[in-house]
Amino acid sequence: MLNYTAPPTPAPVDLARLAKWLKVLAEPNRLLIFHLLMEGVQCNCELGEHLKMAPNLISHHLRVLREAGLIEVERDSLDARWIYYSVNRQALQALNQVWSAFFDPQRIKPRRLTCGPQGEMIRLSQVHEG
Amino acid sequence: MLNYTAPPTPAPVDLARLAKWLKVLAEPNRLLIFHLLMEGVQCNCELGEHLKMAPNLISHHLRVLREAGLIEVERDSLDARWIYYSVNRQALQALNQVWSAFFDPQRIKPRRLTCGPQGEMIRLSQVHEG
DNA sequence: ACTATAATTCAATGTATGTTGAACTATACT
DNA sequence: AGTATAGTTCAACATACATTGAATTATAGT
Repeated sequence: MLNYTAPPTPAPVDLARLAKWLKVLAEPNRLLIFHLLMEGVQCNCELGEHLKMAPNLISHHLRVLREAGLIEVERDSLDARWIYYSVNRQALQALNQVWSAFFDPQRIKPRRLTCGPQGEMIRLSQVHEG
Repeated sequence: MLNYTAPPTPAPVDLARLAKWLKVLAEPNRLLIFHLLMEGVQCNCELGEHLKMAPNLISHHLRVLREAGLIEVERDSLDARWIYYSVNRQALQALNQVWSAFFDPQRIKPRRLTCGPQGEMIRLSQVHEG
C-alpha cells in the first residue's frame, strides 16, 4: 500500500561496497581492460598491445581491479614469468546481484508529500490526528 | 566454436557512455542521493535532513546526476520555490540494458593462447599452416 | 517595497588518483 | 655466473573533483 509520508527504506544493498566496485570500473581504461579480460586477453604484454599503454600503468590498473576482488591472478605453469589475469566469476555474479537489487526500477516510489505546500497540509492534518 | 587465437571482439556497448554513468554513480554520497530519490525523497531540503549535508553540496551532486541524464527536475506547481528531483525511468532502463549487455557472465571467453609458452608453439604452427 | 524561503552559483581549498619514468623483482635461458 | 624477459614497485607530478563558505537568483508572502 502506498504511503506518501512513510520514511525512506534503507538501501537493499551495502552502498559502500557497491560504490567501491563502481568506482573501480568507472575508470575508462580499467573498464576497457575488464572488457579485454572477458575477451580472453589476459597477460600484461598482450593487453599492452591493444591498449597502447605502458606495462607499469596496466599493472597498476590490474592491481586496482584485483584488490577490488574483481579479477584473479595466475602464473603460467610452464614459464612462471608470464602472469595471467582473469575475471573473477563469483565476484561478477555478486556484482550483478547487487546491481540488480539496487537499480531495480520497481523500487522507485512516488514522491513523499512531506515537503512543499502539500506537505504543510499533511503535516497539519497529522497534528490533528495525533 | 571456440577459437583460442581470434582477436578480441569490440565491446557490446559504448564504453565511454557506460564509464561516465558509473563514475557519476560511484560517488558514495551521490549513490545515496540516488537511493533516496528512488525512495521518494525528492526535494533538496528533505535530502539534506537525511544526508546531513549542506544544501549547496546536495545541489552540486544533483546537478551532476542531472547532467548525466539520470534524474529529472520539476518545480512545484503551487509554490515554485520548491524543486523536486526524480529518477529518469528511461535512463535507468537504458543503464540497466547497457550494464547487462556488458557484464553478462556468458561473455567471458577462455584465455587466448597467443601469449606465453603455449602461444609460441601456436604462433609457429600458424606460420607452417599460413 | 521589504523580508523570508528554497535553492543555486561562484571562488577557493584539499585530497585522491591516473599517469610517467626509473629502479627493482622474479623467473628462465645459455 | 651472466643476460634476457615479463612484470611489478617506487617516487614525483598533474589533474579532476568533492567539499566549504559566501554571494546570488527566483519565488512567495506581507
